[in-house]
Amino acid sequence: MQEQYRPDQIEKAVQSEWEARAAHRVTEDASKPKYYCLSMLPYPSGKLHMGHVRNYSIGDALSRYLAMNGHNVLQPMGWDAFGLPAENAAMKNNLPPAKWTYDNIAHMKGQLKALGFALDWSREVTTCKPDYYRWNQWLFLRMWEKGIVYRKSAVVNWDPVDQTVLANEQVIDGRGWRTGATVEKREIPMYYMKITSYADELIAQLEKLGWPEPVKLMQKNWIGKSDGAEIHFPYEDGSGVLKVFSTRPDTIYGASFVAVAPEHVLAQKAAQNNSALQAFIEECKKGGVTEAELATQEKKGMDTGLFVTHPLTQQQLPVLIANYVLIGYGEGAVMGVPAHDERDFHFAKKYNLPILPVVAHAGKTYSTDTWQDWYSDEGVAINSHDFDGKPTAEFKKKIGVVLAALNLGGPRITYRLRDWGISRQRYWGTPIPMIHCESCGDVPVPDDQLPVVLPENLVPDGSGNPLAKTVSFFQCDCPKCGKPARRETDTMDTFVDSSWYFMRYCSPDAKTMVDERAEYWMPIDQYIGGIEHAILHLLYARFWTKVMRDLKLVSFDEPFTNLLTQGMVLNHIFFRKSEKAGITYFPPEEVQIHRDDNGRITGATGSDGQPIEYGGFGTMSKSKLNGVDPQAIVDQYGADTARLFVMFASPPDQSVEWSDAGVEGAFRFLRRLWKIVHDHVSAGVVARYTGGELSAELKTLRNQLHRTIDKVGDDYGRRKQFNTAIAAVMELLNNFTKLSDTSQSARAVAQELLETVTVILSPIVPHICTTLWSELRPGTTLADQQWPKVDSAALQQDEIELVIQVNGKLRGSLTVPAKATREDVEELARNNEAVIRHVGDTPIKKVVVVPGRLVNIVV
RNA sequence: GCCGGGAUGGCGGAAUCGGUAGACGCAGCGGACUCAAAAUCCGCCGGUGGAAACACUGUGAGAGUUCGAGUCUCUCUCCCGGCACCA
Repeated sequence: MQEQYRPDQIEKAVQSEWEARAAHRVTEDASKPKYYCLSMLPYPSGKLHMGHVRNYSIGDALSRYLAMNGHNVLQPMGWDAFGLPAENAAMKNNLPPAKWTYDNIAHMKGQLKALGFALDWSREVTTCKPDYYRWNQWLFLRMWEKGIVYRKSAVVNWDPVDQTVLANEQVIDGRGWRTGATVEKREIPMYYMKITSYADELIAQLEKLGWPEPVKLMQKNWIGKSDGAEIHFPYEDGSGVLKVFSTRPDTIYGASFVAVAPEHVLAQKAAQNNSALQAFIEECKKGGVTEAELATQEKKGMDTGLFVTHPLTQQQLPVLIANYVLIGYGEGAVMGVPAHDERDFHFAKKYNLPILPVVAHAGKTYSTDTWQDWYSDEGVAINSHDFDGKPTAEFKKKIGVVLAALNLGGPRITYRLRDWGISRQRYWGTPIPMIHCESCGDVPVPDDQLPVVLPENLVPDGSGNPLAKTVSFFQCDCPKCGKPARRETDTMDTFVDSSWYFMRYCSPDAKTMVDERAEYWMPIDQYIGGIEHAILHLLYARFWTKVMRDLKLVSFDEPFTNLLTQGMVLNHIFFRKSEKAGITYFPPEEVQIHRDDNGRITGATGSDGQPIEYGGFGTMSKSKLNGVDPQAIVDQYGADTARLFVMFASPPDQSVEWSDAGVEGAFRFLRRLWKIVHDHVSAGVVARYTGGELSAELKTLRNQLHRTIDKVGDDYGRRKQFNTAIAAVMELLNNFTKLSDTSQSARAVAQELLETVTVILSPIVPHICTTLWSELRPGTTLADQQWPKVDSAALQQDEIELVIQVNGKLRGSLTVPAKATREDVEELARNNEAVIRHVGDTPIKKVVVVPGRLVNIVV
């Protein structure tokens, strides 16, 4: 056996051996329990980043662990290959996005192979290829037929200079990122998917999922089911009704105004002959469309001069236009109840509208001076005519019925969740398979004309969608009437691609969207990915799965049985700020770091000798220049070190802070492991310990060994916490190397211990473990090994140590026989020297004995 | 603004169901080996007082529940993720 640990040599050798026998290829096998372990597919941005390494190291460790426990494990990989960055790169390089994307895929695939993940590459899916996205189009058409897809207008960010729609990401401080022009809101037609009709099921089935509770809660809140009422306010001229939705219809008698969105028909009507209103509506158009922006902007309004009639009191209420009312939510109008809604309260104060309390709260006095949080709590109705004295909940139920009887509304459930707008005015995406005909309207592309192929040779220029300028793409004949027509040039949201890729892995060559192989592998037993996907991606994929189920394409309800949301990978941020250039970032490896006496970073110096500010830890990103290239780590230390570091640095669901020294430490541990095995093997391999008398020292070591097997298995399988599993193995090896016994039995125990360690560490560092195993057991391979069994005899302990507390403070310890009774323990504790010293003559009130843990004497 | 999460030594983190706070690793300090360095090995390592035994104190801040709180409850501060066209 070679004395030096040479990852560059062993990793290549081990990987070619895997490749030669297609070790990670899997097929459907009814004789074994299946385990579908999926990591979120990467966007091919150019290089892998540490977040990918982390994500796939976790997935690989779980996959390998489950395989050792007798499961038929599928771990596939693919590429989320459509999207905005490819278009940006295309503009920059003046090359089509396709080339950039395929080059990146080739490079990143090489990186994934070098990291040694047990991926079945025969199932690779690339979402920008027609054999994948044709099924996006095919399902879209099925949804159109079922009425799940429909068309309506939507508000988007509009850059008036480039005449183009901007992504939220492209709006910086209310301005277009390339032009600097103030962004406007603009309405355009879009295709929508009716995710809201699945809202109830999407909430209800969260319950059966093995997901982190916070993620389930976030989804539930996102869907945001609210039980309330629709209320109709007839127009003063009797020409129609203004519909509003309220979750607090019990406050109806407190309504002193109604507010409509600037895009609402009433607002438009009022502005017709009113230039001030027109100016206000124009002003409301300024700025972007994100909820964060709308929620933090100043609440502004303007009176329209129009009135509507209160449905119960017949009072005339003024109609205002308000910038905080969203046209896309509910009816685009709200009733203003200043006394019990914080936003309405401040609005009423600002515009001098009446504030009438209609809910009383026991023991509290209402004052219209300042807002108090309890104003919006439930209570008992007052100032509400026949309903006075009714508790909120009862009133809420009753009022819906009353309104329905008057034909002025009724009970209604709404959701915060909005239908999924999938149209994008972009080139690099799945073409939407629709044709617009002057006589026939929106006509679906017939199935036999699928896929609508995206031309791969266009280069976008930043002003609008190149597809809309490509005559050969959009010019077509109407499939219905045969007259000249125009093909839809919008493409689909890339969330469509990631909503079902995991099903395509099951049968990547199928001539249909999915086949019976999906029934074998799905649903996914373990899904792993970034916490940033906790809502949108996961929700869309769940919705898409339910649609496929309703179309009888699959038989399961939910795609992801268990979910692990991994934290981000962070690194130091260094920057300079200047008036002229704004913020300039510096890569951490290029600055001289300053530390205070405690080792804390205080700042840095650049290569020019000028000071640089320290910005703490932040996510690794291209813009902040603080990314660490995994390739550099692999080249210098090997894949096993890179994997060990990311797994050891913190638990999977927390963020990892990058540390060069930590990588060094991971490498040192592997080198040490190599040396320990080398020294053992050099003295000759022996048969592993199977039984017989052992010294107390060896018994203790075996006890620790078997406790470690148990713990590591539990950490991998149940807790999915790898850092503590690695720590436990480190501890075991620390104690092992303290052993100086060279007897026959000690060598047998050493053999058992080292064989076991190579097996239980192999899910995390498979290359070194595969190599070490071959040295420890020549002629056999690690690949054939099962997860080691815990020897229950080794777990038996004759004595245990208890802690003694007096009044909850640690005062000593006690070694007692494992079989000692509660009374024995208490007696021993009472007579303990430290206890006598601390208790003295004070009478003992109580003795708490926690078996196997501690004794607490309370005085 | 709203929803969710987090805060523990110089640093990353451990403490799994309310029961010994700081496992394991990094950095640092001391020593061995070496002509020397690197590597490796051994030891120390929250703070204060103490020669030591030991005592007190300590898990973002403030209160509370409990024999016992890093862990549970309430209030607050700061940081991170998401907010529907980044993926």
